[in-house]
Amino acid sequence: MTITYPRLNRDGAEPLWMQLMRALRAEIDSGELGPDQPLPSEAELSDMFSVSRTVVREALRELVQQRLIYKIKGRGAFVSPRKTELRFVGTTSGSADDLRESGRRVTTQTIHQSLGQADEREAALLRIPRGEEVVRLRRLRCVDGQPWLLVDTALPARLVPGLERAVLENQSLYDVLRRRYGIEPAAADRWIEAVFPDSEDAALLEVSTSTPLLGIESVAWLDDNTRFEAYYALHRSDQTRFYVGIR
Amino acid sequence: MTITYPRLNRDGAEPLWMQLMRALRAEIDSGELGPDQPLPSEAELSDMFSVSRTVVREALRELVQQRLIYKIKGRGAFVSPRKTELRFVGTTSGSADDLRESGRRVTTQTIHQSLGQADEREAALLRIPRGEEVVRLRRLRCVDGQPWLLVDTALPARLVPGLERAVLENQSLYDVLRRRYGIEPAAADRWIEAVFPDSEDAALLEVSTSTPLLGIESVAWLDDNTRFEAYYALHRSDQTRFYVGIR
DNA sequence: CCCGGCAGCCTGTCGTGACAGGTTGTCGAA
DNA sequence: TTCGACAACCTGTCACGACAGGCTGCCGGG
Repeated sequence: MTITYPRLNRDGAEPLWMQLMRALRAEIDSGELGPDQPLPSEAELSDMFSVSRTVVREALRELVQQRLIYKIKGRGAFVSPRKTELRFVGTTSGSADDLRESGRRVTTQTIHQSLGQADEREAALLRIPRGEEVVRLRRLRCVDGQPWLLVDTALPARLVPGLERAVLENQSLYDVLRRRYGIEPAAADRWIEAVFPDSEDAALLEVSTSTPLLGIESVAWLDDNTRFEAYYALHRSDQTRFYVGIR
Repeated sequence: MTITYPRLNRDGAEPLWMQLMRALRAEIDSGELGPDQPLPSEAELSDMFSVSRTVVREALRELVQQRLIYKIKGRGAFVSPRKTELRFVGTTSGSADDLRESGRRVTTQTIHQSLGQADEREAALLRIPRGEEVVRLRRLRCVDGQPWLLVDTALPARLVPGLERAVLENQSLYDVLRRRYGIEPAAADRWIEAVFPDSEDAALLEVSTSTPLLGIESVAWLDDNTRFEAYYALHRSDQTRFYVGIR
């Protein structure tokens, strides 16, 4: 391997293992390291970057977790043959945090934010009368600049007064709900299907209308069974796979 | 905390961190440690079990991964509240039962059944050496005569001797595993993506190759972390939507 | 040419020590 | 009683060292 690696920044601003992880991931993402190609051994990486093996192992562990590489018992680490994938736990609260923790830059822009009256579908999902006021949000979430998730959310206005004017840019909606309205999600139902986007959604997600996407419908409720949120999300599964853990 | 912990076995048969992880998990499972209760600090655990902090951190890391505990920045580890557990009604045994209960006729035919050697992907998923023997199954599940799910499963032959000759027609694989091999699934990871089928799969599912399908990759394991099953399923989401309940 | 043994490489595991920075609880001053 | 400062605690991060056991590749013998 004759790749010139970036020098690591030692000012303590960012852990060494994360910088190393990012450097290796960049090689993989860019295709410098192809599927099933071996990575240097831990000792070699340790030398190349002048860090301890602790740091190297930390970085490799993270990459394995992200399924970008796999390890063979006693033999070394290899680039995963599968396409690049992000890890995605649940869908809402946790997922963006997890991505951030794994060293990705997650941004969220609000495309639309308004007060309206619940249509049939929203009313049924939220278990409120049709016509009751709802706050509608349309938000686009990007990971490392790549469009990733397009979410249309509806919340009963009664539960979240003023949300239609709140600044949600780059904030977790669940954080806002928790801090501002004391809303603690208790449970949720979700349904997943494979669909094509319409032209507007396709444009926002920067895919063609013949790209298969994951469509995720969700309803979340409080301890007392009050439905507080319904959304439909379109998810680029070429970028990320939807992760579900069963325990 | 006045719990008496088991002494760790130092004969090298099992890593110390795994024993420690198991000991802590037993406390949680048994209810000795309730939801949101704090665990002893790393230093305390290190003293209590006479192991280095390396070992303690390894064990805690695994428990976090299993979502049995969560950590608070700079404050310690806590037992996860039960209610955030992910429950999941999806593609395996449970879902077929649900469908049957709702009056549908669920049939399963085995298309392929053989003994082979683990390829790279199977080896990585099942955490076995490449080339180790695996039983491969290809099964098509229909609901009311409509193709619904196409599953390619791989299981380590070591764990399920003779499965390559077993008659699986219209049986739940999990039932067979339980009754015949005493296999009790403890947990699983699943990843979902939207994909197009190849022509062979499309023919079996009776769809065109341009129909978006759900692709579901799954790994399931036992209590002791042994991976016993990996599968990739193709799911017609025009027929049924994939359901995920979060409790 | 084939095969078996052995050296060397590599990971997994474990221990020790160290320091920065954040959090908490306490205690005394106001 | 309230508030602010300080000490104690705790995790995250990093370095270095050590050893067992598995795997590979090479080399020499048959």
